[in-house]
Amino acid sequence: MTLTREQVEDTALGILTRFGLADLSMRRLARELDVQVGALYWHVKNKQELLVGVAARLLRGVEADTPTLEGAGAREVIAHLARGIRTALVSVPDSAEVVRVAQSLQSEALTPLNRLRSLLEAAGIENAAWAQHLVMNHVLGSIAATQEAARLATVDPAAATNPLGDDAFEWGLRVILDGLFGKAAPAEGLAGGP
Amino acid sequence: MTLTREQVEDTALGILTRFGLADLSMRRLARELDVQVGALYWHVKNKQELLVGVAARLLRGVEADTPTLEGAGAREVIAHLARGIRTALVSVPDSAEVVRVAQSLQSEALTPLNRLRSLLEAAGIENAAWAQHLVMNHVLGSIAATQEAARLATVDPAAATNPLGDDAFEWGLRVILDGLFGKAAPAEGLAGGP
DNA sequence: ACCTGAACACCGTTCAAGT
DNA sequence: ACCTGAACACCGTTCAAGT
Repeated sequence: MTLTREQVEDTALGILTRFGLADLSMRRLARELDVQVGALYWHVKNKQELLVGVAARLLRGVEADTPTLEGAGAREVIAHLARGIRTALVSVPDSAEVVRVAQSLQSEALTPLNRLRSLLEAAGIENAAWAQHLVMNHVLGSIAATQEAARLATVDPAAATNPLGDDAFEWGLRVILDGLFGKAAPAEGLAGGP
Repeated sequence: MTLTREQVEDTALGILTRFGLADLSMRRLARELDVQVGALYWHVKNKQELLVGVAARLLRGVEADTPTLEGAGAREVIAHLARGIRTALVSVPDSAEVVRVAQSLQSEALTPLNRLRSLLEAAGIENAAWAQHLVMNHVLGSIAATQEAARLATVDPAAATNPLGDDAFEWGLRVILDGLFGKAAPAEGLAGGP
């Protein structure tokens, strides 16, 4: 029963999920797999390539959850996809950073991000690549902020700052989509009225 | 002539500017200052605290460039500040990441970011803290993308992807401000008409 | 083909001991 | 008060040699 790349990536994702990116070292990974460090480099070119694989795994299944959404407008489909990406990432520590690394390393490897761009293109946005980055900067940035707040709460539960969680994400998404598609009324309430 | 914290931070900023964050290690810093590594820990608690200082230095002088802007609307002043922050960072490699670390470590330490929030508040934005993050995620995200593109161009000049530089930043800023303040017409052109 | 053993060139942080 | 010397517990990557 020899080591496979799938095992390596799965175990890496496991360490990330349980302990965060600081603990996801090649040596720790080797220990968890009961092999020597060098063995990993037969299955993976280097750590960065491994992280691209982990990012792809994190986002696996996001597309499946985003069918045609019959009857919904382009704006709704895009918002749905953005929420799907956030949901896939928010429970895994440092996942936003991992996706950012993967995105900058090979921008075409993450399928949900490509789908986001095509949706924006299909919606008539003149510069879909820029819009894709605009949306992703918000998604990843707000995930990182949420997780950072959670981390601080673990260290010092007394310092309960304003949440900066789900509501902040929805609000920002609304602002961006308003800017892209135009809006009926200025955003006053938090997220959606009664 | 003993070592000072200012010297330490200045030299750290120098290494960052010339070689990037990967080369900004405590040991490298000590070598450049002709001291032992341990000496640094007399002037600085740890590397994270040092990075907060470096981030503050990076953003020093941004406020000075943002006076009252008499006669301009709130939207213009906010856009001007966002551009000022970008200009201060875009020429220093990995500066966006350094600012992100500092921001998450002690969110009140970077004065231009506080000023951004007050401006948004004064402009009548109901949730200025969320808006501050929304704008900063765009500013820092687009800086990182610009620098990443530049880095790839250095490695492989043939792979000249679409710029993703100044124009993308201005376009995204416009979309966000449109979403926040409302807009006259949908964003069609790239950035500003004839 | 796949893995071990061992090395190379690094990290951040601490701390007794010196001046 | 400020710094050295030296250690502790790590890193990512490479590569001859084994099976």
